[in-house]
Amino acid sequence: MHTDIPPISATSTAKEPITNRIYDSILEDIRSGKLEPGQKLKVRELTSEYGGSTGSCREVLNRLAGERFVQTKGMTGFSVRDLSPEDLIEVLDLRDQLESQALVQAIQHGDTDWEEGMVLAFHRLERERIREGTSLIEREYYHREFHLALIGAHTSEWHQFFIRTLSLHSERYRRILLPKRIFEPDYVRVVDEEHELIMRLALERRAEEAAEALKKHRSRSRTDLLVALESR
Amino acid sequence: MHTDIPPISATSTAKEPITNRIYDSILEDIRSGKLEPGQKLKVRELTSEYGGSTGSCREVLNRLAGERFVQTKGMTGFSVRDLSPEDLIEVLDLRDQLESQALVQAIQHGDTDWEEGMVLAFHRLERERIREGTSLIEREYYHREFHLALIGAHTSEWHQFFIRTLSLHSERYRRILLPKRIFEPDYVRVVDEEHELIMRLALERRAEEAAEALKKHRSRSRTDLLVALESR
DNA sequence: AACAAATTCAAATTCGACTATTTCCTGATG
DNA sequence: CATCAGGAAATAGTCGAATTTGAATTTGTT
Repeated sequence: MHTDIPPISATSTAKEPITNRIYDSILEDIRSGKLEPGQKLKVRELTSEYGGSTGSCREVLNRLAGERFVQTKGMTGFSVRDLSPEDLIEVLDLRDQLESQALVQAIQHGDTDWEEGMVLAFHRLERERIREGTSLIEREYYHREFHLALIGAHTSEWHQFFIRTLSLHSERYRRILLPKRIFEPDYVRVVDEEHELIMRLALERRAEEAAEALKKHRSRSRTDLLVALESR
Repeated sequence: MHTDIPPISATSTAKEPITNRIYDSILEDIRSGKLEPGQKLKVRELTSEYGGSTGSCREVLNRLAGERFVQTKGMTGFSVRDLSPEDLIEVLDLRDQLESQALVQAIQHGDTDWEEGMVLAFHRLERERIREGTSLIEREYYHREFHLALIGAHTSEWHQFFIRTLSLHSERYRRILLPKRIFEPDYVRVVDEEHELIMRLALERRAEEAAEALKKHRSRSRTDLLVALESR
């Protein structure tokens, strides 16, 4: 997980290996479902779709395998990680556990920077929701940033890494199974209210209630996801 | 994390890519400290040490990067992940949290298979400790197997994956910082007693006490590791 | 001497051809 | 008809040379 989508891609002249560009593209397509769960990833096809050579693409696939976005076994190549109800439940449960624990810690130890970061991330999230030209990718980015701001910069690196991994995996379920939901006005409004509630409770240092609100925030979509997954 | 060291390597005719062999070797050398923390990993040197070509080695390094055993940034190559007190504390804390939670769950829901698996893993661990010809690698393997047996096969795949990752990382600290300790008779005896205590409490379904014993089991080495790390 | 620019060299990255393995197809056999 | 063997095509894995980059060193200038 080397870098993330920049808010607005600046005219970056930074020298980066091609593999990073390919990595970003493939990961985005796995998250969005353009590369479907279980789909075989043939190196030759990938090169013509994403550029680079067979070598570069295999490097990327290996990195993604290490992060469990793609599966690989013996000499049979790579494929996009499967979806399953069991996996979904595990991902959501573990994420809940890690994230609410981190939130409580942040509320107990958070400083002014943490508060300001949260407010700022919330503002950006709302702004980009309203704006016209904002892509889904960017919205998902700001959404993730908000949740990261909640748990704060002081959360341990490993903790953040695990939360980030689980977030990306659950994002995949959401984007594949409920692709339209995210644009429904009612849904957006409810989600926004929940975000604001969590933030307010966090600012007021009401740890228990904030953690509870965070759990509730997630449990709503949980059932929808499971239903959508079963009927595939 | 594709495969693990088999107890006694059977005459396997399974066709495996070379990269797997290289992966195992390099990971083992990172865990043991033969490849030192922070050390630069030059692809050319790796090929002559571990075989394969630049391409194969880079694939392995990418997989290891995804699992955070090696670091990489921009076009400056790969290096073994650094050690630091902060990192150590994070690894141990998070592992404690995930593992004791899993243990409690296992005790609440574990079946006969779980009990038997635990007893078996404990027996093997003791047997291999006593045996003459057993290598350190094998001992570490059985040690890890025992701890995995504790939390049982029913622990979610993601949960197990995170625990395994953190175990491997903390193993590295142990093997690098306290290489001799593991062989001292007093130390071995204490550790064995602790293992037996945890297992007995688990079999008797005394969840709280078992979790407590597990935490204590770890907290002992924690201070030693931090001290050893500071004086480097 | 102190700094900046140019040079050089080792190392990282990238590439696509080469080899090995799996998969798919076909047709003979029970 | 089902099954299996053999071979052809497709795909995976492997390799090392060619290219690009980063960093150390030298050279030139103030």
